[in-house]
Amino acid sequence: MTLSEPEQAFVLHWGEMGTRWGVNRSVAQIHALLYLADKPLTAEEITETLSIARSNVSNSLKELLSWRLIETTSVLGDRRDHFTAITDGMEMATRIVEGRRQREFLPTLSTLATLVEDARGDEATSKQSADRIAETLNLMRQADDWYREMRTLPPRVQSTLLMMGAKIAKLIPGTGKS
Amino acid sequence: MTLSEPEQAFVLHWGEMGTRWGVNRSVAQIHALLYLADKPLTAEEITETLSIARSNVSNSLKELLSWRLIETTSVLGDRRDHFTAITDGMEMATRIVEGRRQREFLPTLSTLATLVEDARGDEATSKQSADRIAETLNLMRQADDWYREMRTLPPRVQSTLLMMGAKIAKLIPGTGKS
DNA sequence: CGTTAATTTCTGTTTTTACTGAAATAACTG
DNA sequence: CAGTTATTTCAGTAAAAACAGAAATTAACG
Repeated sequence: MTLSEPEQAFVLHWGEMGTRWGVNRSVAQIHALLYLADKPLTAEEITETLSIARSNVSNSLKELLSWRLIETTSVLGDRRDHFTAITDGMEMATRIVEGRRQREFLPTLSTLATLVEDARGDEATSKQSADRIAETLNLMRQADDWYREMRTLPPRVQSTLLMMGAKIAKLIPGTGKS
Repeated sequence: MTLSEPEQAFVLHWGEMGTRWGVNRSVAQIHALLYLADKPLTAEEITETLSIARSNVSNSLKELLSWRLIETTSVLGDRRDHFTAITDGMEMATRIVEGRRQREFLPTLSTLATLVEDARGDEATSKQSADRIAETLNLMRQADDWYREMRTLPPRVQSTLLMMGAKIAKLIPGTGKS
């Protein structure tokens, strides 16, 4: 597979984006490529198109699979794995968020939880410090609770909420300006 | 300033968190320290407490100032700068999000915008590719629009929305289950 | 069951990013 | 304005992450 000028620019930019948001450049590039591709690609094709080492492609694909951003599809009469990216943008975003939640957010939540205990039970720690650590935990928990609730809503409702934006606030009693 | 065991653990963990979310470790550590501190600290004190080079502290503080996560306070009879972190968690979160938006998100938005133009006007690029790049842009724009609307709401309303979570969906006509 | 193709693991290299410490500059003080 | 003290810049070093290529493993096929 050969990329046109703009396609190439997109892939490169996506890779750059990745690095700034804590995603490996190769991983992001491969994801972008599969997102644009009009047919399932083999690891070999990816290697050639992006000029990155075969081993690197292999590992990056595994990573993308674990994020559930790509899937393998079998092609009849070909024993090699073929890869496709999920194409629904909303779903993509959801899975990225969910991935980061599992890998970074939840572990931090539990670390902070024990840390709050430690701080409260340690007389060398000021009440203020303990409280601030606790507040951090609370805020993150609140955000997580909110996320978990939103996740239960059907996608249609999610996009409605997104589209309506701040107008929603007007529906809630007691939050008006007056 | 000396840190208790749990305080130290918090600072270290916060630094680790930072690296995973694209924030420099020293920057995050210093932020955590100032967040816990019960009084404004000088650069010198930070250097001693965290054992990181003076120059590093200086640059990190400048970084934190540019994110508006810390402020300088003058102490009478002392010509050195003293630093304090903002303590309201919600406000902290807001400023971090706003910072990343300005630095990463908006630039990407404009890059993608020109990229969509390029792709549409380039006959070597398939319609599908161009559409997918465009969809990516649209989704990111939608998210940004939503964010901008939310930002206009008074903090009280913001937390209400956060607390009510999915219950909000029930208020919106046409998004019910049936 | 041996051969070939495909994939993965592993070790060493390269690249990038973070950090230090010295030197330069700037800001204040008597 | 000479002497200090505080801050910043900068060049070099160290640490971390990403990556390549060879070697090893696994899976398919006749």
